[in-house]
Amino acid sequence: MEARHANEPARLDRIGTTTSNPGVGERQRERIIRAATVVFSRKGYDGARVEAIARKAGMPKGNVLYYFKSKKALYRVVIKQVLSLWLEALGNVAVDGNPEEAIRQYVNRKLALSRNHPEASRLFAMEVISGAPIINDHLSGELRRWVEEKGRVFKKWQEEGLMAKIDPAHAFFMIWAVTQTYADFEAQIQAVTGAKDYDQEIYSDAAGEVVDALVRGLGLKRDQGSSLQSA
Amino acid sequence: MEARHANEPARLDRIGTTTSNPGVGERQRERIIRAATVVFSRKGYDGARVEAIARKAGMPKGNVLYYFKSKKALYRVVIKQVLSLWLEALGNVAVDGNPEEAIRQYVNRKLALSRNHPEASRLFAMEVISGAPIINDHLSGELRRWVEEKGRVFKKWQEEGLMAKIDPAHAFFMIWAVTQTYADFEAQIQAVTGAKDYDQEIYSDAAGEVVDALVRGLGLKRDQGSSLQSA
DNA sequence: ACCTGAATTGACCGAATGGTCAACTTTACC
DNA sequence: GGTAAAGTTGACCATTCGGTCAATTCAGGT
Repeated sequence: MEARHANEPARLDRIGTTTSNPGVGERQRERIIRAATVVFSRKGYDGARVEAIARKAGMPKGNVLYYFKSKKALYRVVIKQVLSLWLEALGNVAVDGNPEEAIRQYVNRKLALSRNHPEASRLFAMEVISGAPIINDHLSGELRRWVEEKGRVFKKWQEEGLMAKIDPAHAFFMIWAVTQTYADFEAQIQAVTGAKDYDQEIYSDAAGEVVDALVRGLGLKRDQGSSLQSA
Repeated sequence: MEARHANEPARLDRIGTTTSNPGVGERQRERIIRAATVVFSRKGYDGARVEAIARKAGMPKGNVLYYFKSKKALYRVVIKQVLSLWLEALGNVAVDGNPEEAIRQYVNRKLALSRNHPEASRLFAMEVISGAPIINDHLSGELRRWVEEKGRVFKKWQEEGLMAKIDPAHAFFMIWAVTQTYADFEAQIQAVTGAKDYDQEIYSDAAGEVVDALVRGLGLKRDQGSSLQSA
C-alpha cells in the first residue's frame, strides 16, 4: 500500500520491460472511471452509489475506494476528464479557410462527440445545471478565453459580410445547445420520434439537415478564394 | 388526519365562506412545491434533502411529510407541474398567419419561459437526462402527438416554400435546445460572458439576435398575404 | 522457496437521511 | 366555551451508504 489514492495517472515508468505489464492497477483504474462516468451521468453525484459503480466495473466496493480515496475524489477525476474531452474537441476550429466550411466541420465534430460519448455529455450537462460547482473555474477561465479568441475571428468574418451579425459567444451557445441536445435529451428525442435505432436514424439520417440549418442561421458564407468543399 | 396525503389540490369546496379561509394548508402545499422545485432542480432527486426543502419553505421537516406522503410523491407532483408548464407554453403555435411570425412568437414565448422559470427548465432537463423515468409516458404520448400535429403544418409550409426542408421534429428539437440552454446552462453562459446582470444582458440584449438566427436557420418566410409585423 | 509490497475482498462502523409518531396547538363550527 | 378535526413540531427509529480495516491472495524479484 503505497500507490494508494494517487489521483494522477500513476507511474508510467518502466513501461515496456518484460515483467511489468502495462499497469496492473492502471487498467482497473480506467475501468472504474468508465463505469463511474456512466453511473454519475445517469444518477447525478448523490444518486450514484459507490457500490453501483463497483458492480458495473466488476469488482467489490472496497476495491473502488482502494483506487480513489473517496467518492468525491472519483467524481472530480471523472468530471475533469469529461471536461478535457469537451475542450479538446473545441480545440481546433479552423479559423482560416472559408467560414462556412470551418463551422460546418466544427459542428460535425461536436455532433460526433455527442454521438460517441453521450454519457460524458450528460455528465457535463448535469454539472452545469447544478451550477458547475466543480468546473466553474475552468468555464470562466480556459473556456472564456477560448471563446474570446475565436470570437475575434467571428467579428472579422462579420465585418467581411461572411457571417451574420450575432454576438460570437451566443453563436457558440447555439451550436453547443443544438449539438448537445442529441445526447442530453436523447430520452425525449427518442420518445418523440419513436426511433428504433437512435444512432442511425438520428445521427446518420437527420443530423445533416440540422447542420445545414445552423450554418444558414449563422449566415455563414463560403469565402470566395477558398477551394475546399464540404464533400 | 383525513385530508392527509391527498395529492390532489385538496377540497376547494366551500370557498368564500367567511370562516374557511382560501385553503389553510393549501398555501403551505404550494410553498412546499415551490421550494421543492428549486431544491430538486439544483441537486437532483437524490441530492435533494427533505429537510432542505422544508427549511426553504420555512417549516420543519415533519410538516413537509404531513402534506406529501413521501419524498418521491412530492417529486412526482413537482415534476408533473413542471411538465404541464412546458406543454402549456407549447400549446398554441399559431399555425395560421405567416410562418415566420408564428415561429418567432413561439420561440419568444419559449424563451420567456426559460427566463421566468429557470428552475422548472432545469428540473425538466434533469429528468430527461436521467432517462425520463417518470415523464416518459407523457413524452411518447402527448408530446409526440403534439409534434406530429404541428409537424403537418410545417410540411405544408415547406411545400409552399415558406420553410426550409427539415424534419419538423428536428426543427422543434433545435428550438427547444436553444431556448432551454439559456436556463439550463446559465452557469456556463454566465461564466463565459461574465455578465453582471444575467437577466438583462442575456435575455434583453442578446436574445433577439438568437431568435433571428433561428428563424433564418429554419428558412422561415413571411407569408405574402399576411400583414402582421414582428414589431 | 522466500520475501515484500500491491491488490482484493468482505465484514464492520458511524453518520446521515427518509419516514413515523405521539404530544401539542390552532382553527372552525355548534 | 366546548369539541373535533386540521395542522404543527421535535424526538425517535430503521435503513442505507460512504468509508475503514484486517485478513488474504497475488505477482515479481532474489
